[in-house]
Amino acid sequence: MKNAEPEKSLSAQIADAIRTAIVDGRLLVGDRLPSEAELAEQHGVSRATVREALKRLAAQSLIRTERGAFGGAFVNHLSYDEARAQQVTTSTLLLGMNAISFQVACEARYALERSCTSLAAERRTDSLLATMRNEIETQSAPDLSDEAFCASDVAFHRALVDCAGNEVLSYHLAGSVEAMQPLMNMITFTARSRAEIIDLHRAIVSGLEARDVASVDRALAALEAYTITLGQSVLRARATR
Amino acid sequence: MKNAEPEKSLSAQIADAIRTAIVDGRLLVGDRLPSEAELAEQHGVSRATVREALKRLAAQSLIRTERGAFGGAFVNHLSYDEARAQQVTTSTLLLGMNAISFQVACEARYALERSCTSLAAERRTDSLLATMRNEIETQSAPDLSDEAFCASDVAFHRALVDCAGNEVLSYHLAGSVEAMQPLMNMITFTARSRAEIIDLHRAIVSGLEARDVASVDRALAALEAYTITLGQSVLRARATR
DNA sequence: GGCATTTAATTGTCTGACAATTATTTTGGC
DNA sequence: GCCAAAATAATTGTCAGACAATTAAATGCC
Repeated sequence: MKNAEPEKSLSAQIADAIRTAIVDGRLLVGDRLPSEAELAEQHGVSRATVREALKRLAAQSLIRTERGAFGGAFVNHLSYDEARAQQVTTSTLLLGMNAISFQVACEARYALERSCTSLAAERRTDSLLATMRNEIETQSAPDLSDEAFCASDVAFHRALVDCAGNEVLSYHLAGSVEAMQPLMNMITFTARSRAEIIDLHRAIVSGLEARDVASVDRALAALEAYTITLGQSVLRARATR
Repeated sequence: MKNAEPEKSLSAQIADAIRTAIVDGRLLVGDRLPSEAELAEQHGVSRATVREALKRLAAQSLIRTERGAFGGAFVNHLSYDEARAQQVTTSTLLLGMNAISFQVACEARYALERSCTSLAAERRTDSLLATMRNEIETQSAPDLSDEAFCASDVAFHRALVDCAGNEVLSYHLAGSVEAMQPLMNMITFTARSRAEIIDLHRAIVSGLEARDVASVDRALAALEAYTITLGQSVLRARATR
């Protein structure tokens, strides 16, 4: 009988063992792992192999390393920013590598984003509303590049999801919104389409201020429909070129 | 003047360079990277350093390696399963490491999950409804362990989000649902609470079958409220022990 | 006590070697 | 000529030992 699994390398096995220890709570945030030399002896491998295992864990932000005496590998505190950055990388690659239609990606993104409207209308703060108005100002500048317009759009939507006042929700939604940015960057925003989008952004802010969930939902639905329209026109332009 | 950034290691720099090349599309799925020896020469470092860089990329599923002649490192096709597994790892750690209240995590999870009800009611298939009924059967077994109950619960909710017929949405939602599992496993499900949950699961299936979005939403809201209640009683039990 | 120096522990990197794996090529038998 | 077996070459996986760089702690001097 042959092994179905293709026999992981030693460095992968050691990385798995340590990862499991961290996820299961046998190693806590801030704990110091044994030194590379000790780990090598414990697992009966060379230091180079241990180092490859540690690099794997570092790539997932599970550990961080410090040099010098009393340095070493420490279980990392995973911050929201690090977690979001990783989620964005993964999601962006997934969208880029799987021939996903713009429409499907957009549908998913707005479906997810609508999940925060009820909480956002309830909890929105003046500070976040001001941030959103500020981004609308930025978007209204006539000489703005497409990239800058997209970046401001992302900032606007991040403020929107932050209105829900739930960090976990913000993490998931920000990841889903940011992962769309490469796809959004394919779109050329004419003055006409920018005006349309900005109008809907204004409607969203007004709706939040008035705690009118239904009007925010309507604006988001309109934004989704309009974005898909823009995406389709890009695809048509490509098909005929 | 001191460098604000703590000077990344060579292996991290090389990993970043290759990662950027992949994300930017200069390296396409299936492309073979130069051999470790060639990369070492190109970057003017030793093979060990290159290997550490490649292990970092492998940990993010960006590349896979094959041994033997004409083997090497290849740009990996990121599948939905790999992407979801990574997202679950990241999200699970985020929830576990940031002293997040059960209530906040639960609120986020159900807010996200509700985002699929409208699409799910529209597109649900008989096959997925059957899967959900099957899991309800499993959950009704009287001698089921708490872990098995939780696992079946996750399978039920995954089928629910799959009903929306949008792979991208399924990826995001499945990640958010699965990341809750460690928290759910802290809860002891009595026969009484299991019955309550199963009733709500039945209501969800009936609602989907009848394409009655509102009733599915109500059932999910009730499930959220009930789950938070269960979580709070666990916390109370801990506080007084 | 305070400051400069030394020391020890630890990660980061290099070098060279050998084992294991695998597609290709060569060889040998018929 | 054809097929199977063996050799070959390319490549990753692992090891051992070395040295450089970094940093906290210990030491010694005043």
